[in-house]
Amino acid sequence: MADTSTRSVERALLLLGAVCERGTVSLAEAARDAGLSASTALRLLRTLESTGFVRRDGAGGYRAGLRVVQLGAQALSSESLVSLAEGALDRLVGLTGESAYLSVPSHDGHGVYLAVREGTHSVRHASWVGRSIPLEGTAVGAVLSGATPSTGYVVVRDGVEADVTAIAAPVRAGGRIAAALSVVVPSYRIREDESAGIGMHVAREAAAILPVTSATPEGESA
Amino acid sequence: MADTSTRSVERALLLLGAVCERGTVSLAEAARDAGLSASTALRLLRTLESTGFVRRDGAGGYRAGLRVVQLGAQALSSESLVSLAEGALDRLVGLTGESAYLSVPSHDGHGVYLAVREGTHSVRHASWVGRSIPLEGTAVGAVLSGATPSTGYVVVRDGVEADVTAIAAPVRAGGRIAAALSVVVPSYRIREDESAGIGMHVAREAAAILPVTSATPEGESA
DNA sequence: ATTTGTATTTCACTTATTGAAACTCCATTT
DNA sequence: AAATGGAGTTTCAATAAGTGAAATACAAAT
Repeated sequence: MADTSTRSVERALLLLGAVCERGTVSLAEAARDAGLSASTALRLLRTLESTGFVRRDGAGGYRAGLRVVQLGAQALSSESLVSLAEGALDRLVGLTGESAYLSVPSHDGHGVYLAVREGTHSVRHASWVGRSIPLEGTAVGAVLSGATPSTGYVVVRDGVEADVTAIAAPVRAGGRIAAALSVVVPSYRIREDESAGIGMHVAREAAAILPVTSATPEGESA
Repeated sequence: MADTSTRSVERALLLLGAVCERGTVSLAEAARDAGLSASTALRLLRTLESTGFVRRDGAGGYRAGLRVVQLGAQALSSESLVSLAEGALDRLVGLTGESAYLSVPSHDGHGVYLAVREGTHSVRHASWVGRSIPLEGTAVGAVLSGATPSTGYVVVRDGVEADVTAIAAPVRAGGRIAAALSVVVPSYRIREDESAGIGMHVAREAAAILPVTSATPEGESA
């Protein structure tokens, strides 16, 4: 197995990431971000362009192409977890008025929000599908790494983001932890004892997302 | 300039497309789809895997990774056209009860639905964001290639999809055509004279999406 | 036990990728 | 106006990096 990895492809994907994150980049910026020489970056960006993954705007800047939108939408809709979790998200928002999220582990120490329901309070936590979140020091991270205490939920006050408290619980698929369900609250609005109450709701909803099957996990997430 | 394109990258992107379209594929299938030898496909898929663009399920199959979801969501949300068109889509659905779409040209003779509003009739056209549509023989295609007659809209009955009639009009950004706005109706439900009425509405809404500026197009779409 | 199909590894061949340098534009500065 | 600096682009020789056939390993089907 080893490090079988294709350099030019790795680099191209790095560039693609840089372009998507920045929204619009010049060749020089993209090259710097990805640590490549301008000529190499140009060549790779052209390849990305000819395949629709990247496009150029009037001014010559690079931005995400439609292929990215297309594949992303397809991939998201094939995540049945998202549809399974919709009821739970809605109920949590209804119950608490706070924003609720479904997240899964992504790569290198991060997770992603796969589904989002915004809260109803006018001051509320706001994020978006696709948002990348660190696993270290977050409630979602604790849950996804299996560090959920016996209470069934994790509360992290003022973790990565200041002034917000996150309450998360694991969505289990057979043996594995497939995802985390969480509610995020402006810290000023919540007392210790309240977080416990919400925690129990989150834990209950999370537990109910996947049918309790004694069968093999197997097809796991998705 | 010429064909400056990096083969391994092209191939990797082909594989990524194959994986995303099929939902879940074995190595052999993916390799066949992309016309690659198994060993090459394996190497490239591993690279895609290590960067989060592809992941493997329990059975060893390949499926779209979270990076795809993430970048896709980001890209879609940075398309300001989508939010600008929301009102128009809503009004068209309200007026006609039929499904309404915003589409833009993608690559090689195809377009993509960037935004969708489902109609309210129980028998209605249904599609999804990211859906790829041919430009040949479709109302959207005619509009995007600038073939809109002076009436301001295009009607295509039973074009690519049988039994449906599409009515489309161009969204202009300065000089360019940035997108197409369309309504898609089951053909049995619409008479000639009705399509003209809807056409005028579509054309009016499409024209109003972007502020009429005499300034340079420039930043165009997005 | 044999066959068939897929996944994976190895390896010699060489093709395809690479980056420095050169050149062109264009906007700013002197 | 000339000079400067920065971005985008092209060229090209060096070789690092990617390729696919074949070998091996595994598993399921006959």
